[in-house]
Amino acid sequence: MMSKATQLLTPIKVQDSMEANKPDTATRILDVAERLFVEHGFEATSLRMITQQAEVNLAAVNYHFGSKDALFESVFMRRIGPFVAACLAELDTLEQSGQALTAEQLVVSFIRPCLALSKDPARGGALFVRLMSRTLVENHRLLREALNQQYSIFVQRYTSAFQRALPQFGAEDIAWRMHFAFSVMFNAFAGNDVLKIFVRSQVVTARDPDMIVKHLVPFVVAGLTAPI
Amino acid sequence: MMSKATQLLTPIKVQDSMEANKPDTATRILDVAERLFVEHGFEATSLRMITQQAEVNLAAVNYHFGSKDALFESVFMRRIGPFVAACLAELDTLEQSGQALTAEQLVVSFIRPCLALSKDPARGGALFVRLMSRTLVENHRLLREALNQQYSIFVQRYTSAFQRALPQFGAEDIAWRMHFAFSVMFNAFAGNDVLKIFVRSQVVTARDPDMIVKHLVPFVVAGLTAPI
DNA sequence: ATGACTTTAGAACAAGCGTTTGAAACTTAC
DNA sequence: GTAAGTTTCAAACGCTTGTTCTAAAGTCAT
Repeated sequence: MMSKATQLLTPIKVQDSMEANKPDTATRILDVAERLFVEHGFEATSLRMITQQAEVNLAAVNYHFGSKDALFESVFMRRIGPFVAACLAELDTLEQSGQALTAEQLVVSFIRPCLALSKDPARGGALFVRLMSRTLVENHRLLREALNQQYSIFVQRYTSAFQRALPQFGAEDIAWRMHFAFSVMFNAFAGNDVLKIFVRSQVVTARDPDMIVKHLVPFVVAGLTAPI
Repeated sequence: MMSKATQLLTPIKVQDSMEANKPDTATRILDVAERLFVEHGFEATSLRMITQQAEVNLAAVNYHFGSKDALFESVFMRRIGPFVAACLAELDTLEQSGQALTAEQLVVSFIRPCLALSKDPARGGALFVRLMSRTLVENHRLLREALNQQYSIFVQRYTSAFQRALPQFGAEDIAWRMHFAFSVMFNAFAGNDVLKIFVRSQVVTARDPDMIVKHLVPFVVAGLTAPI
């Protein structure tokens, strides 16, 4: 048994044979778990649902990942790293130009990776954004600590970038506006519309990612740059 | 046994005696369940957790509400009615003045009931907004249908009000902007900050409702009124 | 005080949960 | 081909879940 420890260190395991067109067991579990966790949440998703749909044995989850909690962590970590890296790469490119950045450029640097994610089924499509929004609300303690340690750089980079882009605002105002901005951006891509609780929203059901961006950018930029 | 049906028709049961300062069994269950559903989510909250903390017998939930699902519905319905009514009352007052409404007035008409809720522990405090945001993400099918039937008027009223306040935009643009606006307002009051996944956010942890409003209104109004 | 009704109580139920086990099947290297 | 290592499998484990049952206790008008 080599998996429980090493799997976490090499989470992005490529499909190493073409003899069957199915991905290997661990990947199949990750894919199904990702979808079911998004659909029903962590607690409401049983290992039996996952293993059945993934067509693997029930014990395979504990063999490959150690526990249901560890499986969730693996599901999440498989996506978060590349996503954060993509955002930071956008920031790098912008800052290398040497020119002063606008709020709109910063907004787009976050939205572009979201958009790429939404359009690429191989990277989980829109699932990961929805998984993040569920995770945010479900408040997995263990996951939070891991993310705090690994990815706080994400917020730091954006914070200082926004402080330079909006020098007229103090640090506290910037924090509030980023809070609002990322909140609306994330929920837009996750498809979380409060109004859809009350009526069948035509906005959210027809979810062309490009349409989201088209309407989202002006809204967020205006909110960020509005005089106090 | 009179409760399963009639309880739903008279959900706001006042404490009818002062001989003990405890509310009656059904109310005590509702209060504890509301808090635990918000804290841990529906699936992760067991009836035993609820009944233990409410200091009632385990069977009391099924006796008074029929099932765990029905309990959730009761918890939600106890709050949603008064909240929607408060928003619509604000709209009524505004529209009775006869003058043309601004986007800011409409935003405030929604925020004011949120604020009142947040400040009144007797009405569940900030719990209900957080419950809504969890419900939104957890997607209770039964609840959705009930809300669709009863409270679609809420969205209709706000939609037509915004169309009059922002006549320069088409219906589709209005829908998108309302989607974004209510999304950010709700998540602000629910304390859902994406960034807090990555770092301990000072914005969200210090949650003075008045501070939320002070920063929220300019952001949302600017987003709503921004040229396309 | 009696009888009808409502509410509480403890115990039990079947079903589902995450996890573990130990043996079988498969893969890989020599 | 054999041995070592890896992965799959069916079965079972102990435990918790929502729900139900029946009897006891409490309430209240007559």
